Amino acid sequence: MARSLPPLNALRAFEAAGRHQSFSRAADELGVSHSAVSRHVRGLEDRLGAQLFRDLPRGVALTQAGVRYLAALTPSFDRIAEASEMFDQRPTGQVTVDAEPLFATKWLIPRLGDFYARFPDVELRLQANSARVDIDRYEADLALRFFHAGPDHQTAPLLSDAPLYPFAAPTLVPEPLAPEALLQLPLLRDRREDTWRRWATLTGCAPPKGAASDWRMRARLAYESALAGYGVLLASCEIAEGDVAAGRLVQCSDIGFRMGSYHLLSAEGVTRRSAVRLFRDWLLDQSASLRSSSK
Amino acid sequence: MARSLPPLNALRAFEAAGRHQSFSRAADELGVSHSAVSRHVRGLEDRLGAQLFRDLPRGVALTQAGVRYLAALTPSFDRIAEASEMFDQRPTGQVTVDAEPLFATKWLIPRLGDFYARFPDVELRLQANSARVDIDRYEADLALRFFHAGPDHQTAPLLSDAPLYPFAAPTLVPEPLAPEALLQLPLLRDRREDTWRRWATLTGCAPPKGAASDWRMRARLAYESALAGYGVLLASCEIAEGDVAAGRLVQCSDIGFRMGSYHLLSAEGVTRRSAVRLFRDWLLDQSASLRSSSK
DNA sequence: AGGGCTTGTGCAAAAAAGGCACGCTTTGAT
DNA sequence: ATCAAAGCGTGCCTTTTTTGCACAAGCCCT
Repeated sequence: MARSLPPLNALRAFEAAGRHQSFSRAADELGVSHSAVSRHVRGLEDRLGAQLFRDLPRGVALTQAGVRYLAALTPSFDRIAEASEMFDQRPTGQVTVDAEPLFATKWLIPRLGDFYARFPDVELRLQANSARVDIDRYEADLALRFFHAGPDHQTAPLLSDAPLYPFAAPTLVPEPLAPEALLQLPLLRDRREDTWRRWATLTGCAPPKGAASDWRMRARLAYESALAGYGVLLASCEIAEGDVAAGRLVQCSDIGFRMGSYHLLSAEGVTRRSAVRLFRDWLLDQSASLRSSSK
Repeated sequence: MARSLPPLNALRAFEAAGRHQSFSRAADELGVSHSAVSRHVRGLEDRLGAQLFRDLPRGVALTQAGVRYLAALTPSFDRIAEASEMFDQRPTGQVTVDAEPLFATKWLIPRLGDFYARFPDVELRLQANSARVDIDRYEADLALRFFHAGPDHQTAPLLSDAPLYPFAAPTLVPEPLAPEALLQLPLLRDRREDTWRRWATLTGCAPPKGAASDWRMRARLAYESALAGYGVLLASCEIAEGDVAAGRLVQCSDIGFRMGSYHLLSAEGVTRRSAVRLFRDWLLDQSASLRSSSK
C-alpha cells in the first residue's frame, strides 16, 4: 500500500479548525492552546504546499482547497471516532446458544468464565442439543455443531478440528499401553460411528471385534463412562483437556485422527444484534487462540 | 462535536500492522522500527481495553475485534490519503473562461499571474462576451457575468459586489470635487443604464440633465474614455483599482452605491473536470480574499 | 543444533508537541 | 476617542511522546 500521509495530529487540528472556522475554538475542542493549532495548520499548509486558510480581518476562513480537504477529512475522522466508540460501551443484550451436549460441557463452559468476566451485562442462554436441524427450531441465535469431514460445511466458521485420541481413567490405564493391549480393553463406542475400527487401522492392528464389554452410547454418556473407568474412549483432545489436566483422564496413545470438526452456525440475520456479534467474535477468538497456541 | 479519538499515530500503526498481519512489515511500510509499532499497538490495546492482536507461534493475527476495527480504519485512512494526494499532483488540463470585457481586462487579467504561477500546466483560454446567453453557446466552461441586484442569481457564486464610485483622469479632476461640481463635468454613461441619475439622488443633488457632452457607450469604451480624460465615469472600485494605483484615474467622491454584482456561472457538469474545478476554486479564493481584506 | 524470523522490553536520545508571553490587528463599547 | 477584548502569529523554553538500539525469548526450518 505504502501510503504517505501528512502528520495526523496536524490533520486533526486542521479538521477541528476548519469545522469551527476558528483556531481558538478548535484549540478549545482539542484541549490545547490556540498556538498549537496555529502551528499545526501552518505546518500542514507548508507540507501540502497549499493555502488552507485565508486571513480574515478578525479570524480565519477556509479557502476552497481547505473546504474540499475538510470535506474528506471530517467524515473520515467521524468514522474513526465511531469505530473507536465501539470499545467504550459496555455491551448488553441476550444471546441464545445451542451446543452439542458434550461440547457444551467440556469445551464451551470451561471457557465461558472469560466471557462473563469481559461482558458481565450480556445475558447468555445455553441449550444442549445435537440434532442438526434448523437453528430457528430451537429459537437459538447460534449453534455449535459437529460435522464430518467434507465440503458441506464450508461456510460455517471452524470452532475445533482437534483430532481424536484414546482416553481412559487412570484407574483403568495407569501407564501408557501399546495399541494392541489397548484394543483388548473395553472400548466405549459412539452410538452410530465405529471410530475404533478406524483407529485400529491407523495403528496397523486388526480391527477389534465387538465384545460384550463394548458399550455403544451417546457421546456424553460414553465420556462419563470413561471418567468412571469403564473403558477406553476416542475423544477430541480439546474436549478431554480439562479432565486430563485434573488427572481424571489420561491420553493412552499418540495416535489419533480427525473425524470431523465443530463449526459455528448462525441464525438468519441474527448477526445484526450486537450481543450476538459479540459472543460470536469472542467464540471465534477463543477457537483461534486455542488452535494457534497448541499444535 | 467534541470527539475523543485514540492517539492517531497509534491508529495508523495498528492499521498498517493489521493490514500486513505483521508488526515488522508494518514498521517497514511506515519507515520505523518494529518496536515502535509494537508499542503503539500495545498502547492502543491498553487504551481501548480490548485485545486487537493475538499471538501466533510466529507473528501475530488480528482478533475479531481487530478485524472489525481495521475494517473501519482502512477506508478512513484511504480516504484521507486520497484527499491528501490532491495536493501532490501538478494539475493539467484546459479551462475556457468567458468574462465580460471590462471585467476581464481590469479585474481578471491582473490576477491571472498568480494562477499561472501556481498552475503553469493548466491551459487557460480566455474569451470576452457580455451576452447573458447559455454558456454552452460560447463553448466556455465558466462565465463571469454581471447581474443587477436581485434574487435571480442566487445560485451563482459571488465574485465581486464592489460599489460604484465616480472616477476620472487626474487631468480632468486634479483634486477632489463636491458632487455638484462633479455633475457639471462631462458624464460618461453606460449604453443602457442611467447610473448618474441614481448617484445624483444619493448625493442629494438634482438629477443631471443630459448634455451634448454626455456620451453613452459600452462599459469598456466608457472606461477607455475616462482614462483619456473625456469625462467622469461610475465604475466598480475593484475594477478601477489598478488604474488608480497607477495614477491614471482618481476616485472623485466617497459616495458610491451597489448596482449589482459579478457572479460565476458554470457550464453543466463541467465541475467534474479537475482543471475547471481548480480555476473555479482559485477564482473564488481571489474574490474572497479581495472582499475580506478591503472593506 | 543453529541460523533466521518475529515480537517484547529497558534505556537513552531525539523529536514533536505544547505552553507562555508578547505583538499585532480589528472590533465594539464606554 | 480611548480602551478592552477577541483573534491570530511567533520566539523561546519545557514537557511529553516517540523512536532506535540492543538484547532476550520463542518458534520454524534445515
